[in-house]
Amino acid sequence: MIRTKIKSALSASQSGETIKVCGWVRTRRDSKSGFSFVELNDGSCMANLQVVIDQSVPDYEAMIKDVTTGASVAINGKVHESPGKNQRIELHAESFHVYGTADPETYPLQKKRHSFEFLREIAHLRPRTNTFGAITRVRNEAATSIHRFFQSRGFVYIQTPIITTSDCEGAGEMFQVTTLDLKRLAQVQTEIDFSQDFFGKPASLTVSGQLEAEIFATSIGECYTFGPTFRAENSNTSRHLAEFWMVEPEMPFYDLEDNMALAESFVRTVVGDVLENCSEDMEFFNKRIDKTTLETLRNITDNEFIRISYTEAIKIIKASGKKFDFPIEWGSDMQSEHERFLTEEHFKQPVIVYGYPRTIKPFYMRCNDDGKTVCAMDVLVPGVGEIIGGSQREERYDVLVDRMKEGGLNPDEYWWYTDLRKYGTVPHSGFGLGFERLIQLITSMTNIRDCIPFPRTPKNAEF
RNA sequence: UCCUCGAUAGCUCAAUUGGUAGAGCGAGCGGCUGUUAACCGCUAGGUUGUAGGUUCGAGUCCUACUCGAGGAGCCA
Repeated sequence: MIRTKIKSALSASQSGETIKVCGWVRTRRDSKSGFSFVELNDGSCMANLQVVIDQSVPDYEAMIKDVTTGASVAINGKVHESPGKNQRIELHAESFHVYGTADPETYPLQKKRHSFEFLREIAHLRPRTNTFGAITRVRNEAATSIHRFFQSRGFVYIQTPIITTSDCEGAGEMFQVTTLDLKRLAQVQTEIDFSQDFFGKPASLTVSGQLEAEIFATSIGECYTFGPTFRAENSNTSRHLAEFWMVEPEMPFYDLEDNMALAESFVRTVVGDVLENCSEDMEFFNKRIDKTTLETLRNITDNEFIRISYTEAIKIIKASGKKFDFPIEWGSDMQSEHERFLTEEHFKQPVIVYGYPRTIKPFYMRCNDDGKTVCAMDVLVPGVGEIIGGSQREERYDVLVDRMKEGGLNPDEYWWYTDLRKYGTVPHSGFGLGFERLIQLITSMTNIRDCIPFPRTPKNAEF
């Protein structure tokens, strides 16, 4: 018999139907009058299927003791309307089979609440919990929604390299990639000769696919990357990972205005898709994780984002009269506390800040005519802070090269990047979105380590 | 990397001024029950993160280290 997923059983199966379901036992409640209730989950949805196994079912006495929390089972039975209050239907078993037992003495997941810190230590089992099942399904929906968003607008999905030899954009410390025998080199203590290394020169894991995406934006048109990126920063916060997934669209003939419009539409569309297609999981987050989750997200889908210039933002912060740990002046970068003030207290909704001072932004951002600011923009959201950083790119060859030198970079090492300005340059723009931060925003999970299946952070790469 | 806090039973936490460890949940067993965070009773389960030090005596005080959490910086 073909297996019916619990999601479709709960939504579509009718009384009298005979079906087969498979999954993992969440709990079992015995009745000494001769039957057991089993809550079965197969990951297809949040809800469990209640299965009733009567003592008349073959091998009941011998096998029911193995049907414990965590055990995997297959059950054939008939669908009945449930007399109980918490479910529409239930399954009355006619036969059942235990694939694998789960010793209750040692199985780490108990039918009680666990701390997220503890669950991180058992990342191989945490997807079997309600919370992480929901996060996984939401993450999947967000990922497919991102592809839909761009594909429906004619964007081309580009796969940029993960290993790179360009020390690009100084976006952070990079992880070195090498096949050299470090153990032996450490013993002989000689100067390292990278010409002997796999690529003939130092190589690293990418910190961004942006520069490569620009190549395709200036040839094939609107495009985007969606892949893993790596930062070897010793960051120990609830918003940083050493390995995270980034979405980076890049568009020719877009100015900063077009860029901001796309970014806003992008966030609102993906959030809207998750609300619509993961309603059961989202109800869970709203009930169990943060009671303002749905309100915050609907605020995002239903209202236009606030757009203010950096200069205006500084004025608002200074005029607020609020005490901050760090004073702010025009020209200094905004601290977390300032960004949070804007999006969480002052406007209470997403804010796009644009036109930052050139001195605090990287070389590839287009200089404005005032000579002081660049065409940069950040999207700030309540709870998470900066979720998107983007800019109109500097398309003028001379200005770009000057900016590189200003930042202490050698233009020769970026010859292919500057070539894009030398041959058929066009105005273009793009932005980067941290995928896990988007998941943080959507699920209200406070720690980003719970928004990716296997988090990599300083001193932790288990699993 | 910096600041603050923490590490005690499988999990979540207690333990006065230093006097050799308790509860709830979970688990096992028994009872009860169309149950659903089930309920009632009994039982088992601990070199108190690691390594030193002070003391007659350390979960408790001191030092170092490891790991974790919150915040900051860096950023996405």
